[in-house]
Amino acid sequence: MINITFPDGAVRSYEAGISGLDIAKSISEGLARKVLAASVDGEVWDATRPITKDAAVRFLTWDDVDGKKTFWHSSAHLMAEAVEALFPGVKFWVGPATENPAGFYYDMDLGDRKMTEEDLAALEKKMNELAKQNNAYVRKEVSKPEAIQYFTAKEDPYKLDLIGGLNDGDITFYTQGGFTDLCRGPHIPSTGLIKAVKLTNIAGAYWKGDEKNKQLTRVYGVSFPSQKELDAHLALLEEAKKRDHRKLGKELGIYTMDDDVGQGLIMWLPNGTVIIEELEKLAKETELEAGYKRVVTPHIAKESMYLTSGHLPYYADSMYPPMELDGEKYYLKSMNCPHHHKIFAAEPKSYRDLPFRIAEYGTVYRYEQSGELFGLMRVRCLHMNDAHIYCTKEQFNDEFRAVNDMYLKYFKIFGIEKYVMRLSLHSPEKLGIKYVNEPELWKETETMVRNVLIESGIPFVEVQDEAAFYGPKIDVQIYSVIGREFTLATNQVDFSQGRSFKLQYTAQDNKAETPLIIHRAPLGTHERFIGFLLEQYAGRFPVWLAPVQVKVLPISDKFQDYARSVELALKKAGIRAEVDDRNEKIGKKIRDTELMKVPYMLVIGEKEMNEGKVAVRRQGRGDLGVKSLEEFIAETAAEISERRAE
RNA sequence: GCCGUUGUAGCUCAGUGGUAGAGCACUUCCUUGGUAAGGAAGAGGUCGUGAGUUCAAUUCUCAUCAACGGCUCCA
Repeated sequence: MINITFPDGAVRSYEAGISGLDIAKSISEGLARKVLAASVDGEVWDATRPITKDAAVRFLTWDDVDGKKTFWHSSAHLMAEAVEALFPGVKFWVGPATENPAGFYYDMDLGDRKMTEEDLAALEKKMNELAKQNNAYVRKEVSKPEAIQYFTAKEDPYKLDLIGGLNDGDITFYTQGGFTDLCRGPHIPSTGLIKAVKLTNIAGAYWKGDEKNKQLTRVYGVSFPSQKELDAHLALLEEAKKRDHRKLGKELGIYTMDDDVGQGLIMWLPNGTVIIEELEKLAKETELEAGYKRVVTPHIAKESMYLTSGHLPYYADSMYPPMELDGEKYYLKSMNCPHHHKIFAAEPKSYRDLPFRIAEYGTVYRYEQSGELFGLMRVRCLHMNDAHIYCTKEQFNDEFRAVNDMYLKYFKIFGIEKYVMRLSLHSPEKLGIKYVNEPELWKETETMVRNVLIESGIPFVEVQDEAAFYGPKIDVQIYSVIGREFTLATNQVDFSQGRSFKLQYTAQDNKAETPLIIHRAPLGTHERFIGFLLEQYAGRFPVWLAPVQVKVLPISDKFQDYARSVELALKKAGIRAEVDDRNEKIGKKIRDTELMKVPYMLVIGEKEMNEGKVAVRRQGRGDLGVKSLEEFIAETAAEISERRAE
């Protein structure tokens, strides 16, 4: 007999070799029907796997992340079985569950055959058929030679490659119906639990994520324990699409692009430009308070500067090619730092001048790969909320922390809550390739950055191989509505460029020292930040950011003169106002203004004109009643100057 | 850059081997209407671009450009 401890602390005895599923059955049939996997001493197991010794057991259902992931991973196997039935000879690589987007995929080599989206319906049908057979997922431990033999017979180089990296004793096969796969597991008890599947798209994916390797076919899908849940999921995706910044950006007249201008080159329309100017105003105020000085630098520079900075060897491919004049090569700048370093170097610096903080909304150009361009989030001309802080090692902690505090201040203003702070570290094996070869400095600065995060009490994740070539950084990761991850803001340490540019200051002991440099962009770029805000607010900008803050809607043209005087009074108070003077009924004017997500509407008719009042309507909320124009102006001006969220 | 999909009016989309349609937007007229679409008329497209097949191509084929879904990349 073995003792099983449950999450509530209860302990019960069972015969050794009992499965999690049978334990669940002993508690209730209803529970057993929902069990997808079992957590055994903290490890996720097949619910059907025998438990041979005392253990703490928790049942994983659809309500657990690990339950869902097991379900989706098993769905990937089910899809593979269907693919094998319809595309005989297919060879599989890996098929994991994914959280973002929710679901699973499987990478496969179809040989000479091609899969198109038309095949997906047939595959779904086959999957449903196979699911109805309710085949058990059967786990089998196999020896390494046995596994090699099996996949050699199948002429499957991919699984053989996987087996090569595994140790004898760690290798398991899973079989459901007629399909056997090398897999670590775990899996759900049987295919019958998968009641609804949707294969969403086909994509190419490089083998092992390396573009030098062959490109495999990746099929994405998602599955649920009921059709209802699948429908709800698909409806949610449809809803999300309505918040897509590319859709809203067009509808609200924020930005446009044009083939004749070029890929990834944004033209800001008047509405978008208002938002840019408000953001810049906020940044300039904030940076002024924080002791930054503003600078302005050119859009181009000679090759020699990018050789000095060390950018060219790393990024030549993603810079616009140089223009050659008078035997000199000039590049469009793809970062502002070298120019800023030159400003630091322009006058001799003493330790008394440090920290030296210079800020610029710098325009940079990056020749991003065409396939990477994505609305406003990934573009080729961007405006960075850039600044560089040159400081001593002793000052670093305070300076770096102040930058972090600046983020948090901004995030509060914008109501940004869903983000991940990422401590981006280097990879030691890529020193000298992707990262400057200074192992000690890497260690030292990474510790410094980590400590700042810990001291600030900010939750963060550490990720290797995400640092800049010149030092570690903190990235603020956000997700677009379609689930793509982006760095919104960044705060970076640079122990390298100061030396490359021979930047120096005179220390108290009269010795020349090299400053540390902080590169920071708490508001990222206008492009990405506004793209993010569009999605975050679903186009309903807070009043201070709204391109048009108040729309004045006369009931008929009899009241146009009064409407004009209201508009003028609003404008004089610094409020962005427009009159809707179209020959339309009030219902139509309201509808159109609602759709343009203008925060305030002032309905003007006979009564209002006679009494010098306005009837206020708030976008998305409806009629707020009548008040005097002065009162409305005072309230709205306050809402704007305080940058109120609602 | 790679794999796949798409490309018709300003926008959203239908359609066809015999040189194109809807709704909204736009223009004009009627209407002067009190909180999410008043009515009528009109104008607007060499069907992304180039080549090929054909008596004939927006439709079929190829190339190219761009957008979209991924992969890779992201200072």
